[in-house]
Amino acid sequence: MGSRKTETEKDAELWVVSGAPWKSLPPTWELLTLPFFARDTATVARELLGTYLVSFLPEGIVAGRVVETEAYLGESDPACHSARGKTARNAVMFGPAGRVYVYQIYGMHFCFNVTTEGPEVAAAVLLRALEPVAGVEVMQKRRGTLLLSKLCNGPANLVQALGITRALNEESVVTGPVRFYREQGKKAALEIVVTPRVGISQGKEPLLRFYLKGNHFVSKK
DNA sequence: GATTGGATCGCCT
DNA sequence: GGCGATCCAATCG
Repeated sequence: MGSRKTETEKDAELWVVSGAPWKSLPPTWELLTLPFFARDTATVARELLGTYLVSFLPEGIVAGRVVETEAYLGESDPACHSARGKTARNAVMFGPAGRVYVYQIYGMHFCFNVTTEGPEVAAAVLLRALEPVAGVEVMQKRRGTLLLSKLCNGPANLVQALGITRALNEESVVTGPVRFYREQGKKAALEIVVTPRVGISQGKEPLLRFYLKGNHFVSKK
């Protein structure tokens, strides 16, 4: 009777962890540097899966494992913000790889991208979902929910969980307060699902969304 | 100068 | 599954 649990309650029970922000990173984590980002955009999007996105802000180290990304290929890609030329908003994509591109969407949300390739290709990878790893308490406070599955399940949600703001636009992901890391020597092949991008509808959509198969934290199945 | 609609989210039915 | 919130870049005039 009254003991029957909702899906939300079961989810909360499933993912109880202790989540103080970290003071330092595991010694096995190595920073992703410019050569990683200065490559083919779809490759970068795919290879970012399984890495860790880390924010170093006053609240402490907060991190999530990348489980879902999308590639935006540049001026030849109608869905990419750079498709109709350089503007104040998209200017960072026309620069070097490894820079933060943050833009506001629907008047109230922000999305986080990292630029790829070189100045000759105005492309970027959108981060769509993370699996919470470090600083879960901070994420919960920023997001206003305790449910792990709702902390970083969507581009605007992960931005909020990591404390990313518009002020980070154009920052370097190598030297700035938001960076990517990977575990040294970890070469296990990840099972990756490839689909059309979310929220894009121009007809023949290329398969440029990547996520980890079966992962609980992706934004959409 | 005005209008339009978006790489979203969460609440409602 | 539908829809409103809420800003501003992009486009049109």
